[in-house]
Amino acid sequence: MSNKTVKTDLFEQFARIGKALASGKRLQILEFLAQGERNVETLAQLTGLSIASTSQHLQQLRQAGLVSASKEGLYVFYRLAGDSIVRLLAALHAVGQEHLAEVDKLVRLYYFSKDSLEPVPAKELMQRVKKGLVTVLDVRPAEEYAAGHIPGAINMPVSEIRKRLKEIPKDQEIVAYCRGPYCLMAFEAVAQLRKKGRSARRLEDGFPEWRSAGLPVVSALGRPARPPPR
Amino acid sequence: MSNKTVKTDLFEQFARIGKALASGKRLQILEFLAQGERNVETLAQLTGLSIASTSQHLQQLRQAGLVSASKEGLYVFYRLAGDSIVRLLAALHAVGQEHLAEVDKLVRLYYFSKDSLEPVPAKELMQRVKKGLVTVLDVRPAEEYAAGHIPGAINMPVSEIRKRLKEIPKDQEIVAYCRGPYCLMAFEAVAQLRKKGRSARRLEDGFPEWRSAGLPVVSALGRPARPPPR
DNA sequence: GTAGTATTCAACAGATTTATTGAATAGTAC
DNA sequence: GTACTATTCAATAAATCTGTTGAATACTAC
Repeated sequence: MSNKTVKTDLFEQFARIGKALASGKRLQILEFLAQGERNVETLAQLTGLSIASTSQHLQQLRQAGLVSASKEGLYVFYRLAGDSIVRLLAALHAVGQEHLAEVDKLVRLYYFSKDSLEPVPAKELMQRVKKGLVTVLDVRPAEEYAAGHIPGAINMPVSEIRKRLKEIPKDQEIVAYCRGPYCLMAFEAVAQLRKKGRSARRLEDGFPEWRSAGLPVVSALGRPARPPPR
Repeated sequence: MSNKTVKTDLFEQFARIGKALASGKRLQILEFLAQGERNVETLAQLTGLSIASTSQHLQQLRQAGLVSASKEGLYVFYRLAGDSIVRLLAALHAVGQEHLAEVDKLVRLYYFSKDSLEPVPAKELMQRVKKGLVTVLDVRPAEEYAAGHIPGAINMPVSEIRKRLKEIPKDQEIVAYCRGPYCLMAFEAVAQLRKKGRSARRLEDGFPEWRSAGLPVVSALGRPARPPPR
């Protein structure tokens, strides 16, 4: 096999991953899986696809190495295959927001109301947490919260916000954060909370940036049980 | 426009970027553009595509916001649209190498000979540079070298290695580095150098990691002239 | 064993993508 | 102006992708 062939093959392999990212529905699926593992039926409902179609998309994602699956009882649970996938999605979002005018417009249209669309800088959050003026919401999956979070933050993955809304004090502003500046979960949380009449903004960066800035973190060990499929 | 529609549209926009990454030829083009700006004909030769086909790929990439173009005289020069594109490509390579067995196999097959396939750790390089035992090669584009590089490193972008080989001492081992652990340019440089009978390895990480580890760097200002199209 | 459920497989039509060819455009050189 | 060149546009056929339907599989519950 000549060098040229090998090199072409190599890029074809990378293109397999690109192809997996080439459908809006698959990206939606990845986004939901980024929030925690899910079975096929749940993903079908969330995306509005038929179950067969969802299954086929999942298999494309699996062949591209982006998701992994395990059968437990009657259900097959899918999850992202590793942290590098999260970084790939973040890089994709970053490129979109920086280089596609359409994306920026849609993000503003969907996730922002007209006022107070500015994210909260880390320093400002620190000061307001000290004064007890703000409720901090960690909207990442429970495992990531357990591995480390901002002191005083309440863990509430996006999918649980609706039913756990009453746990959040009504009289304070809410600041939500997730995995980074291009992670969409905090955007989504803010959108949901505002819809319910709450005053919410998102932290400018996510937890990784908070930690690497040397700001205080809380971490615990132990892996919590898997949540039920619905 | 309902929220659901907006959200679907948003993911379709991200999928435009995914579609741009869904072809091996386009990824090759991006890889070459990561090494510096190029005109259409040069890219056609490098990829083995017809000129018309190359032009069409470039326009897809441009619509996805991944490359930008500017006309200078008879030529249209294309380049990556920003640093976030470099990060996206690195994330893609990382996923490939971590989650696709095929990729790992091909990288080893093409870029590595059987022996000394281990990359050089930063600390080891430091010590050997001090003793003058090694030639350090910075294979990134000239602009990036100018913005900062490892002390003593010679700048030689991948495309120039062939004709500038005589500038590299014959009796020393060569260590090449580029943008990061998943940047392919250093791999490519090592492969070319070994083909010419030189003893070459790549630095474990790239320059960004070197810098953020607090190791010494040299930086100069001023933007060098654009290299000729061929 | 049977009944019931979650998921996957297979086959199909419609839409999209790819590479090629040849023509059209826009610029340089004279 | 003409001759020449780099790039883009347009039209085409082959290949691939998408979502649907209905059947097949694998597992649980009893």
